[in-house]
Amino acid sequence: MLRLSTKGQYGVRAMYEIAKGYPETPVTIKEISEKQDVSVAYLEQILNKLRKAGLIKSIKGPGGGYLLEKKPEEVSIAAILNELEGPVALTSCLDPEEGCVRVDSCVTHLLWKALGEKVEAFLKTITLKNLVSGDLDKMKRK
Amino acid sequence: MLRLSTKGQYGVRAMYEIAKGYPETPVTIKEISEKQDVSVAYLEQILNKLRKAGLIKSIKGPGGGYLLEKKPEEVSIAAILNELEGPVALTSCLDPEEGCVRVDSCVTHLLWKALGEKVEAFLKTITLKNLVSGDLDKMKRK
DNA sequence: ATAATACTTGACAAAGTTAGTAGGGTTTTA
DNA sequence: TAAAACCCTACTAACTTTGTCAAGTATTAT
Repeated sequence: MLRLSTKGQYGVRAMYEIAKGYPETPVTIKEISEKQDVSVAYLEQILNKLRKAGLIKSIKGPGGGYLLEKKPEEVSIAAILNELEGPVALTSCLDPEEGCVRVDSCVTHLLWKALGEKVEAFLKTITLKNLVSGDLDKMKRK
Repeated sequence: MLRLSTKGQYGVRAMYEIAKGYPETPVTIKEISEKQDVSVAYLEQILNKLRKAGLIKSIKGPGGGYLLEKKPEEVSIAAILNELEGPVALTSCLDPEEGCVRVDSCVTHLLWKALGEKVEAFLKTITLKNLVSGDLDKMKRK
């Protein structure tokens, strides 16, 4: 249950590669494609979304590529996934765009809401810096 | 992102109805169907799985219905969802049945694993008793 | 200038999953 | 013995995911 889409997974891995080039070395789509084994065409879609969201910027022409728009420690996994998969909404009634019909009659409403918030909170504490520096103790402690 | 299937949602709500009949009042599929607004045929599939998993038992014939097999405080949400949706496996490489090809080369492996474990741990702390008694503080504290 | 590099965009399709319906059982008990 | 209630399998329509493809536009090294 609760499978993450490949778009989200690839997106995080792509951001990891771009973060390795921080602060000044542009990383090309081709490099990301080879290192993370994802097709160039698919990555284009993913990076496009992340660029529009202001997480990365791109430099065109020879020698160009992608760069982080912020510091690695300021880019959380939550931010990346939010752009690629939308907000955590375990049920459709928690989706901001849909809304709940049963609302308070629904005993489980609070449960799913609480779980979603926990997930989001956790993902906010993990940043690209943690990933790049291999600082993974955080995940065990929290 | 991270949408729960309706099977999982309905399953929890059905178990909630059955839990209300604990310890001795059988709850029929029809009652659950009406109270939770889910078709009888769909509920049959769901309850069948839960019965085979030993979470509930059924009594046939007139006056029959479903009963909890254990005490409400011994049935966690995690147990219900595990039967209906399989284990929490945010990525296919964490799925027990598939396995990971990249394993240690995958920087994000640990991340998804940690998140999955957090989700599972949380869902294990919430039981049907919490749901029935409206004891939801737990969700805020933890 | 211009060719090479690299990003940008939108349409589309194959594959898989989900969410349910349908229709036929069997078992139990009043 | 009939009604109530559970049991089981198959199927399918809709949706989502996971990509591919083709045709751009922008930039810069030479």
